[in-house]
Amino acid sequence: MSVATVSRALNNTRSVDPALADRVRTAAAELGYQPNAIARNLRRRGTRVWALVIPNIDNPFYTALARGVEEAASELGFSVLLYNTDEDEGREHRYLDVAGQERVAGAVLVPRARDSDVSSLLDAGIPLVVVDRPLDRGGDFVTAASFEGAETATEHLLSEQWRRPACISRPADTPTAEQRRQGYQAVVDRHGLPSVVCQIPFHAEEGVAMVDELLAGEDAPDSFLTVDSMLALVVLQALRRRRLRTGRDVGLISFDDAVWAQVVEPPLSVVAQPAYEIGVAAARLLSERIRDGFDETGARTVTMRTTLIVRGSSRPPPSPRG
Amino acid sequence: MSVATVSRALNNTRSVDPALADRVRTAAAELGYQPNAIARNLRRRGTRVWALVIPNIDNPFYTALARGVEEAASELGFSVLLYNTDEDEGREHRYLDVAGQERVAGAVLVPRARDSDVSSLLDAGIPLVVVDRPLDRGGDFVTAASFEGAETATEHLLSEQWRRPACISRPADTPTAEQRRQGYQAVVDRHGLPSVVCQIPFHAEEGVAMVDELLAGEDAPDSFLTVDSMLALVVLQALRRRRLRTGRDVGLISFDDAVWAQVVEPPLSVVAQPAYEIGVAAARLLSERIRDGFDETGARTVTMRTTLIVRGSSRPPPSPRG
DNA sequence: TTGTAGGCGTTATCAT
DNA sequence: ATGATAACGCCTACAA
Repeated sequence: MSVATVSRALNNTRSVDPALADRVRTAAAELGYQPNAIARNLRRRGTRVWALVIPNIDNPFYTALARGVEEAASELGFSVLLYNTDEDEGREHRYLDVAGQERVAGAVLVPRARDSDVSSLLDAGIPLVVVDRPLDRGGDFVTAASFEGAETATEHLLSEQWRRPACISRPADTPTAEQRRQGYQAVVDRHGLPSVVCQIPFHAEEGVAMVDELLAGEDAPDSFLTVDSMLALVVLQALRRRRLRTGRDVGLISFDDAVWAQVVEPPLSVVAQPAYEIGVAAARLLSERIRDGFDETGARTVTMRTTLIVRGSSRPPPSPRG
Repeated sequence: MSVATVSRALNNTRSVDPALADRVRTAAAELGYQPNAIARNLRRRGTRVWALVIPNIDNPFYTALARGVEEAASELGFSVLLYNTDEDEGREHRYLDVAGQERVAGAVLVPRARDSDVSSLLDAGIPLVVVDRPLDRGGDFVTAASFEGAETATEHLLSEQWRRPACISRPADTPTAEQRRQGYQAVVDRHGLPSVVCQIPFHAEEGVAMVDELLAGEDAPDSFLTVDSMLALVVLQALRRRRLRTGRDVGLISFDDAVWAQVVEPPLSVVAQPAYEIGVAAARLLSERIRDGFDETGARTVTMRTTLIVRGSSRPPPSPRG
């Protein structure tokens, strides 16, 4: 029989004799035939692969996100290429380029900054869903309510009698970190309190020293809001160094409900983000764009809720001071 | 000029007029031309993509491994497909299949068990480097010295006056966990002590309850060796429930130096594995196999050293008992 | 040095 | 329902 018939049989196209189709399938199985996706992609003018570009695979928030994206992708019949930019613009740019050359069917991107250059994707007509950190240029976007989450956390700190909360954040060109800082700032402003912000670079060895310095200063903060879980680690180490205990000597709330949050003493209060669900939502959005083609005008933004989980680290000092 | 000339110019083939080549390149740049990797792959009969198949992206050991593989791959000009099996044999098998169909140039695999079926890769002639957990069938393999690491840790527990160490492990068909259990067992046997082993399934909700039960039993263990960092979390939660403190009421050492190990009180003693370096080594090995073709006979095994890092959680009880 | 043309493995189109 | 065939975009003999 002809190659065409075989192709049809294997692809379950109607209009092929069931008996014949069966023969083809068994033969294929026996010979261990595997369709060549490369040739198929060429013919179909497109791959069944997505790119997932994240800033830091060591941050549990992004691994949970990745899990969501990968799981949903696999259910939709896509494989996902992992690109870890390490918060480096150069790497991000190169990765976006090679993703374009690989002719991925779509991409999920957590950009380094608001002005990340996504032209290689867009020029190639590759659908893009941006996640966690927004892009100035707009486009489909999935995130959690950073500003509100930070507001709620800061308010909580104040309601627990903490009087000088500080915000431990990231460089100001990091959109999400900046939104959280602003949420914090809105609250301290509202209460007529001074704003104390410390921006710790991503790859800094000196993070602990920076927080330590803050603690050593004149009007040292009595509590902290950290914008990601790695920063909570930094603060906890600085506190340990000075023998300061959370939920007693200082208050602490962190973004992201890391797995270890419940084994520190006292347990860590957090602003939880639904990282996995964000990944799944991004995947769904992307697959729709791929199916329906994408239309600059109809950009959608999905904002997920954050949840303040109060545990021991933010409880009030034994004898209220305020 | 002809397409052939253009192709040659873009690929820096010698035997093309430099001036002409330059014109081609500028033109290509201006038009934003991107070579179509799909067509190129078809022609070259191979992609520039690897598959990375891991059991659990939430386990920091595997994310560090992934980081190593991805970084090295990218330097070698490869992209990497991420497949997260979630310790599920069915998923593993399906993933290996699609990786084969995607005609990846090579694969790095952390198999579910010793008998994982890698035939779809092998039949397709795709080089494979197995990592962390060995396969019965042999082949290139990179890992850390699990048995010895467990021995050292258990000896340390005993030298610190702990008398009834237990091993919190994983299902017996998990090669690495099993090796660690054996390392533990060798030591307790040698000392004429009873072996207490608890195998906690990967997706178990009841892990904490299982450890709690152990603690409640007659001859409850006075110390623990956990075979991965997620299990350390489980033990710590069980201990918290009973208000037991490590490095005092019980001893604890875990495999894998998780980021949070130094912020629990007291800090966690660990058997550290060079996860990142294991990933890099696997990548190097894979790229050699791809270059030189691979030869069943010359399978190589790379075993990295583990390091016992003694911190507070394994220090002896205040008043020696024994 | 440059051009021509065949083929990589599929699938879609057009006949039969 | 099946068969023949062209095309997807690139690379590389081979010819000029």
